[in-house]
Amino acid sequence: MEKQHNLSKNQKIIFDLIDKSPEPLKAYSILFNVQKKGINAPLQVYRALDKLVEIGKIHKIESRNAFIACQNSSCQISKATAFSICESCEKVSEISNTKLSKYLSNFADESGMKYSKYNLEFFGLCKKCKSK
Amino acid sequence: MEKQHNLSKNQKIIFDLIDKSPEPLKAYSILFNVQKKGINAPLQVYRALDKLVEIGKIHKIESRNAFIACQNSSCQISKATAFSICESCEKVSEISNTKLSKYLSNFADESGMKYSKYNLEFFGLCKKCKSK
DNA sequence: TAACACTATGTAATAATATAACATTTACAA
DNA sequence: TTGTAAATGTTATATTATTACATAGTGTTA
Repeated sequence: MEKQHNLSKNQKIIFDLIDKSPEPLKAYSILFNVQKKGINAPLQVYRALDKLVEIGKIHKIESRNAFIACQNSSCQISKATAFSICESCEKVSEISNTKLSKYLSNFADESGMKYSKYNLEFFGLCKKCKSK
Repeated sequence: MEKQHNLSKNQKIIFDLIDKSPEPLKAYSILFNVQKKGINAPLQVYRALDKLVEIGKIHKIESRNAFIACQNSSCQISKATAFSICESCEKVSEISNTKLSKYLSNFADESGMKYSKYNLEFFGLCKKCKSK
């Protein structure tokens, strides 16, 4: 059984917004969207985002500085993430492919480093954009 | 034979700085370092960085907003990059592992997307930091 | 329940990262 | 030599993220 994280008020407001969004959201776009709910300052947003990332409810798309809800119930708490990103329409999806995650989680090279975490971003054209 | 890219003056100044650095450099730290050479504005730095990334002479470490010189002569012009990052000392190395790059370059999932590019960042503790 | 530690919140200011808009110059191929 | 693409220079501004400080809520345990 996974640890239950009871989200606080701000965390819940921000998670719900991200979770409903069909696309990754940026911090300041989140801020504008939640100002009517009493969240007024960037720091309030960033603090909630940090926490949500930490507990694995959302992920940061590093190449886009944007956040999406975790789509992967078996996600190892943000320790192993992979995304596909369409460079034309900017659609982002989380990839959950057991082979891929096994391969990467077990990856080791000659450096002697033991990797505890990874983030992978694939880029290309999605089906729709390819056929245009 | 690979295409020869003759770097312009600013590109060369900035590439040389990054290439000599043992660690990834951030754009504004680059700016401060090259001001004595007549590069005065952020945009001049970002333009050179963009070009250098485009032609594969440097890579951006997305999770750190920093840039390192390409260590991998066989690197497919920035289309396929992998890095190891120590979360303690922040040492970053480019991983050049044929198996890994083949595996990822050929990766395909059910989405129907054909990936033309990827970026992978591994995190952990390097040998030194592990033994502390 | 009082004391404590921990997490979360609120607010203002500012730091760090990146781009827009516009004018000019250089490199080089047709 | 003229046309075009690439590069440069400069100012201003947009976007992303953190520091510093004060306060309030939550849950544990003595």
